[in-house]
Amino acid sequence: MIRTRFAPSPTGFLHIGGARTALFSWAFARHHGGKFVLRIEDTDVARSTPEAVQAIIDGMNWLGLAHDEGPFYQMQRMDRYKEVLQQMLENGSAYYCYTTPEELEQMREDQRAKGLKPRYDGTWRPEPGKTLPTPPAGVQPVVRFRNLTEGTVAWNDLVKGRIEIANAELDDLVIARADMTPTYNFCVVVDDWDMGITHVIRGDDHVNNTPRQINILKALGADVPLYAHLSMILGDDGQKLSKRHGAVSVMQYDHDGYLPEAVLNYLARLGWSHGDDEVFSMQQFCEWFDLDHITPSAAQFNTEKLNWLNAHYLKQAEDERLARLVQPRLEARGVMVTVEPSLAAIIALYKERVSTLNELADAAEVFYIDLHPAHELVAQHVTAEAKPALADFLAGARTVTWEASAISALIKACIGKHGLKMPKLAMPLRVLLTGQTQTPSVDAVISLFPRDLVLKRLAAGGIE
RNA sequence: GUCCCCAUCGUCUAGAGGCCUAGGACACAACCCUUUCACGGUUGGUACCGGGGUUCGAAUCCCCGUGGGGACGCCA
Repeated sequence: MIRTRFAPSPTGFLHIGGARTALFSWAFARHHGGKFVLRIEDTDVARSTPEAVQAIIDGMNWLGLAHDEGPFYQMQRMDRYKEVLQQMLENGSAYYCYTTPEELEQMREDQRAKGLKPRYDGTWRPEPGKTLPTPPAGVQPVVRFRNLTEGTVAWNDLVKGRIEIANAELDDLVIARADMTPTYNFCVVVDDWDMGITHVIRGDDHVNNTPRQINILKALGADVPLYAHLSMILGDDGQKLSKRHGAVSVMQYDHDGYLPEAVLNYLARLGWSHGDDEVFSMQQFCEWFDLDHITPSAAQFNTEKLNWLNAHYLKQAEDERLARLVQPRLEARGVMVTVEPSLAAIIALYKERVSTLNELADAAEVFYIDLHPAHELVAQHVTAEAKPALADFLAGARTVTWEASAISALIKACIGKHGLKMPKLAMPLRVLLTGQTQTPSVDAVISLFPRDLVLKRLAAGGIE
């Protein structure tokens, strides 16, 4: 049974990189009929918040990435960590270290100055025949893992291929702080072990933790899972995404008018491919997804392509569903949506030409507000030449059958009578009725309005 | 500084020695459609980081450069 996990630390929102990691872990479990576990890594008490936990869950819900087990909270597993810690202390794979943070800081500084890799010097590490220093009074020790000093740790990374690191590169990492709370690398190991995780799919930034985790796993006699390290997602400008640079919550995409299926499809294609396929459902994705076709190199986020995908999914979406998504956006702007004109009907006409829900809201808004077309536009299009034709149109509009084809016939009759070209009448109608010069075909737009509103807006424009 | 990773059009990518005078998608340009603007359709331009090998043959394998990124915490 394949078991994957998504293990965010609740120190902020779920951003696009985390979302992709979650998506791939989820899809991999789905593909193999396995389980997808959600684990909250909240051992950094100072930075973890319940709000962040909720934000992450909200993000995953919006995307529809449902977990099969969890959420498990590491803070609730302290007893288990302490139990394992005790075993390691007893069997000699871990030891107490009395070096203070200040001494460590000094040590690192000296090593850096000499051009060496900063690392713990092993003062308190027990060795056969070695006499350990006397523990200083008043110093609470930390617990360190007694790492291997010779040989290499290697694993066959499912994305990057074989990675091999000399044990000499690894120092004895702290696995429990002075207050005996366990640290990240230790909790992860115990959790992955206890939770039976078979495939660890995570960000590239964890590659360096992997050899340490493998060594601890081995010291524990646990099975080592398979690892797949996903490369990072860069911002639109090629820069690294961070809180202060471009990284935004996936919920921001909701706010900006993107459909979750568009974001999901976009993310799926970022770093993974299936031949020339670009547009596919999550069901299709889960059928196709495997770890074979993941790119090892970093990918730059491209909003243009996301926009294109979103436009595509907008066209596919049901009008009623889109209306339900657009209505609150209009209401948030203080626009009251009424039964007439029908929001779903407006959306049906406009969804072909926009790329976000917010643009759909922009288009729909003019149907509901108290419209005041810009004076320049009115002056430009409602010309002396057009006015007689507009007056005829207004007269005809009182009785014409209220449907696009009849309205179209009326418009044609008006321009025919006055010897005008289509735009000469269509443009002022657009301006007077929507305040815009770019709309779908004018007859279709007019048929969306209740007749009274058209008469009213034309009259307000001085047409009589 | 040390260790690790990465490198095909502007961007996402196909490509696992001959099918590649390098394919698709976004973006871009032109044309068509449309008596508005979009949508849609057609066409087009643009890429294998550099240098050495290996091989009959390399975008694909190896080495060295170069460039980019990551990690070196009692953070996760």
